[in-house]
Amino acid sequence: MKYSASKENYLKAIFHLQYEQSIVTTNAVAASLNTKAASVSDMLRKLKAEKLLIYEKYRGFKLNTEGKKVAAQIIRKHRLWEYFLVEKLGFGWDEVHEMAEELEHASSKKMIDRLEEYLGYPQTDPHGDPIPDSNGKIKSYRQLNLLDLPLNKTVQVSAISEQTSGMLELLQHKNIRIGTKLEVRKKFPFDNSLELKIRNQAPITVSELVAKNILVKDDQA
Amino acid sequence: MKYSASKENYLKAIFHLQYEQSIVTTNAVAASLNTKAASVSDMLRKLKAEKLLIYEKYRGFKLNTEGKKVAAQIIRKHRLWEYFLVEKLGFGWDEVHEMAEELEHASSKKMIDRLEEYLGYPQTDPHGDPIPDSNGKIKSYRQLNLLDLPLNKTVQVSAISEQTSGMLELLQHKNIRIGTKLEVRKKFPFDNSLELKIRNQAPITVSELVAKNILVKDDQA
DNA sequence: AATTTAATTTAGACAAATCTAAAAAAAAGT
DNA sequence: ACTTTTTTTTAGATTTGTCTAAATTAAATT
Ligand SMILES: [Mn+2]
Ligand SMILES: [Mn+2]
Ligand SMILES: [Mn+2]
Ligand SMILES: [Mn+2]
Repeated sequence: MKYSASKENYLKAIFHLQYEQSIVTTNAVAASLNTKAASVSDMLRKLKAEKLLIYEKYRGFKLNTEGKKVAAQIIRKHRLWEYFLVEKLGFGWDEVHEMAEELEHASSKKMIDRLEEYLGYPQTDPHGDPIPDSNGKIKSYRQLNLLDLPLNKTVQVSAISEQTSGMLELLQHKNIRIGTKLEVRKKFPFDNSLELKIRNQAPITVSELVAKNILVKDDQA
Repeated sequence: MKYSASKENYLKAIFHLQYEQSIVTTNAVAASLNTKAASVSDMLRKLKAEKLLIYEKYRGFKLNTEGKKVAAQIIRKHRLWEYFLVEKLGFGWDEVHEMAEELEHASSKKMIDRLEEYLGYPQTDPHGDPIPDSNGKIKSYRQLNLLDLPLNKTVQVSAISEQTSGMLELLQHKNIRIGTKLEVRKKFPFDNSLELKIRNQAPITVSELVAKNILVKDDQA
């Protein structure tokens, strides 16, 4: 139940990637970890052997339940340390990622639980990302704009970043307001416009500019 | 200027050993790191190539100035983290060593300097060992009893742990009191008695029992 | 459908850190 | 001074994680 720092970094990278796109590719991991595709292939074989990964050659891969559990613990450590560095040591939120990247590999679970208590059970890290609890459960994900959302994931509109009258008029016409549940059905790379589906309504289309200003969070109904 | 965790552990072990015995042996390091003599030999070659070590084959070795500087920074990190774990997270002093053994390898110097500030510039770790400052200078070493002292090192008596009348009578007769500067000239393994030299006085002998109860610190006159 | 391009995997090499077993050197004992 | 024992070093393997280059598979384009 103890993994090398390298394996932990792979697990974490895959976890983040599969949130955005439920099947993950070798090249995506290589880019995310600044390594080479060949190295990723090598590691995939090992992670599969350790039963952390669902993987068939050439078919893409994703973490299984155990893999997600392990990844969540690493992310928990990362974010709690980031919170510590900002709130206690006075670093800016833009300075702490690299330091947390090292601290997250310290293995004591008891230490992290004590740290969490000491920090007053913060809900999110300094970047607004949620901190998984001691059991690995992640309450809600950060607010994202629609452009960054994976396809076919039901979310709830949590905020509109550009609150001009023109924007509001448009949203009203399309029946979108805070709390609306929707999913992105299709992305058109040509103009980055999106096709959205709101429950019990016909699909609608929004432009890149509009999509960027619609912030959403996980639908935790 | 960035060394692997493994190399840092070797540097730290050698640093501690050479405090007690200015030339260090392969077997002593192997015992201290729970590794094999062959592995130590391998590492010595590397550390010498990196100019951290004075080493001639079969002749023993010790850290050079640079090696000591690097080691002091690792010890600084180790002890500051131990202090944090005890004072902020509420661990007992007997629980923190293993955790600090991992945290000490996080590389950011800025982080450690901020941690030190946050902790209020503690002088010693939870075990009473001194914390090197940001430049690597170690103020004074921990109180040791005479049995643990290296030969020919001038120290100052800082405390007498057994304060019985019999002990005090004996010390008075031998001219030893708090503040007395002395060094151990010889150790007799037969009965663990010691020959001591006090400045401007003839050598005197103390028994194991007496030596154990004389605590000393570095002579920082 | 065939061809070209892109993505992925494998083959083979390498560096770091470790080990066991054997060789070499130093220290201790006679 | 020899011999024996202990310590240290070297030789040769092994594991982990990485890489480049080549082979394979899949995807995209004609
Ligand atoms: Mn981060
Ligand atoms: Mn990391
Ligand atoms: Mn360590
Ligand atoms: Mn300590």
